[in-house]
Amino acid sequence: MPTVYDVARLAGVSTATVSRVMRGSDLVRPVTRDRVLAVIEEVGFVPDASAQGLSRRRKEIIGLVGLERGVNETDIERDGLLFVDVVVHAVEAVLRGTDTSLLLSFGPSGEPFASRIRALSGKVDGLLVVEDALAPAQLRALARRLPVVSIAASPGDTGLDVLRVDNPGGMRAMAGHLTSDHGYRRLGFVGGPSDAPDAVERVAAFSAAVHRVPGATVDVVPGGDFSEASGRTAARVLLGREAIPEAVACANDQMAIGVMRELQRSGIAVPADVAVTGFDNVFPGRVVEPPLTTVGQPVRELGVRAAARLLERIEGNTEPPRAETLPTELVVRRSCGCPPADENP
Amino acid sequence: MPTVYDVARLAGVSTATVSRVMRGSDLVRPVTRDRVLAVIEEVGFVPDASAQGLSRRRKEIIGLVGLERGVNETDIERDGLLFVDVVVHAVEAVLRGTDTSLLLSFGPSGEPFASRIRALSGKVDGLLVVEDALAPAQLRALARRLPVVSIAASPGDTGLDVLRVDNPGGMRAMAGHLTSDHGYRRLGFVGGPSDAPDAVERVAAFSAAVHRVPGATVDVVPGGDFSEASGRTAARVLLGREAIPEAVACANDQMAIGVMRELQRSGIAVPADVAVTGFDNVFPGRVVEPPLTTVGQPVRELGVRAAARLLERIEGNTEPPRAETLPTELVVRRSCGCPPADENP
DNA sequence: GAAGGGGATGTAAGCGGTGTCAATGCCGGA
DNA sequence: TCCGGCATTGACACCGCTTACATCCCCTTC
Repeated sequence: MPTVYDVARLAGVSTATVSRVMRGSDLVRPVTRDRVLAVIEEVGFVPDASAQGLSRRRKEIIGLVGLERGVNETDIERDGLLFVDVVVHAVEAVLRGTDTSLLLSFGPSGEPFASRIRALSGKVDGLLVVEDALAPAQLRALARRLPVVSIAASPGDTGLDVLRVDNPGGMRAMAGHLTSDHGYRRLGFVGGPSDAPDAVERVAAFSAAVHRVPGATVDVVPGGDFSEASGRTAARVLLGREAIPEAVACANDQMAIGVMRELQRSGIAVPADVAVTGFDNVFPGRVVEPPLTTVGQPVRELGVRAAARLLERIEGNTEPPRAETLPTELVVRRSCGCPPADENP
Repeated sequence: MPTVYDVARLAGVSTATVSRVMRGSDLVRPVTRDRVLAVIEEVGFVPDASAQGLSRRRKEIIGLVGLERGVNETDIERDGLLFVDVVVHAVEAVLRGTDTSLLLSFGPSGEPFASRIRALSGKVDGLLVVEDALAPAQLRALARRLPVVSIAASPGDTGLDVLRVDNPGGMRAMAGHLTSDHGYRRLGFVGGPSDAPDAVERVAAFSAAVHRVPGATVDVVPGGDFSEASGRTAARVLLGREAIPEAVACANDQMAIGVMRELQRSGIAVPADVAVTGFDNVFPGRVVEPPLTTVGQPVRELGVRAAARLLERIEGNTEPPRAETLPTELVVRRSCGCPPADENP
């Protein structure tokens, strides 16, 4: 593995010159530069990032940490694109324009993961924290050591840069659509994991919105884990009630699909007998029958902005931290009882 | 940002002792260890990974590079879980048991990406290359500098460690099912991107298998890009033929779903009029109507084994490189014309 | 009581780059 | 001819951590 010293010796120059050539400095005579470049090419020299990182105090790496949800690891494989994967791709796309790389780590929340993250923090220039991968206190401790931007964290103010989507707004829009446009009064709601900030916000906002409608009630089934299977389970719970809701809103699309399929399996027509809605607007929701009415979130945009913000902070931007909330959007398809749209979205 | 020197000074010991405590060496007196640990805790010391990496010659980071497919970046968001995402999660899960982290980079194949990877190679101890992210020559050049394991690369032998799935076997099984079990003779095939090794293998194997059946023909529609939209396009092409195939196999599930939906939109019943099959066994295929008959691949296992292999190589295992092929499995549901199964998979 | 031994700790030399400052060489102008 | 100034290049300290080796101290052992 060749080093600057090897290159310097072979090119008959000093290491300083090799370094200058590598970094594209303009105070090297063209002929010298070419000679050095030739040697670099010849021996296949690639600078060691550790040495570089030590010397400049910059590693050109940012980290992204998120929760790995679900006991059954094959869920990931089966249940489709995770929120965090979209964020990862978005961040990576932003980084593509720089020479920073993305280091990532997922894990179940808890102390082992927290200490893994602490170790990881020594490898990066800044950190993106997705959802509540870290407790607020740990988050703040981290933020004292390096720039941290959090994505879709719980509402509570941490005094850090945060990017979120407007979950309550989306849920209010959905509740409004179901109660006003369709006139449903007996609503159901299938909740998500209580450690998912998004899930918590969603139940809360939906319930609150429904309760503001005179005569409307909502039957909340908690304990879902965002998987299709847990949607099916919730549907069975609902089927056991004396009165089945007219419409069931779910904390995410996967569960909504599970609910829909379980209802259909029991001979209940969706949306004729019971309407079902989701949240997230993921791909499978478009191809199920009936197509799922849901709430779309700008997940990719979330990742893009978070990455940009983190990069700024690393560059030394010291403005006070900002919380930014991106809008969500009601996506009306047919599972809520609306007529088929003409076009094929 | 505290360093070992700070900790050493505050604890009244030498940096060597601090280092020993950090690395859990047992030749430190318990009382000394505690004193050092207290200081570490107090000042929130986290060792700088660059310095560590430079000193031990190990960065505790491995890289994963893969292709970012599709011009339209929102495809990712819309079309569901990518192959590479599953691999990423699998690799990450393996790494969770170690103190190595995962660095990743996606990009469109080409020189800019190749040089990005070269730079990246200075930041890692080893590299996983997914599909043909790198040309064989570049791959070999990289492999001279550090351990490289390639995942799902094109068949040609590169003399490196490779993990693949048995695409041909899966496709032969599918062709057999369609021609023998169902007796179809006029087949269609919707191909994937020509730069995707998997896609190439799949067409080839399917065509070959069909051609071995007397009287059977296959109408190949090339140029798909693995997206649902391109499946729809392909379906329209097929609808334009004078004779529509009795069964259409597709190079992946997303396209199969597109084909199915476009056929249905034109009033053609699936599978009654035309059978449709996919490849990959992703989540959406289970929830469409009719459920998609497809071929399942052990993608997660692929990632797990590749990661394990790379870690071994980094540890210094110098056995000759091995190519390993994991079996695929025919997943029969209803889109091929088979009767509904009782249980709910 | 001196020598020997072993555990605990300190010293200091790298690891491979970067960047500062000094040195060198060459130029034109006085 | 001599000198200042600019363009290049070199020498070397330093970044923070690890580790081989040296040192020191306290016991045992004969």
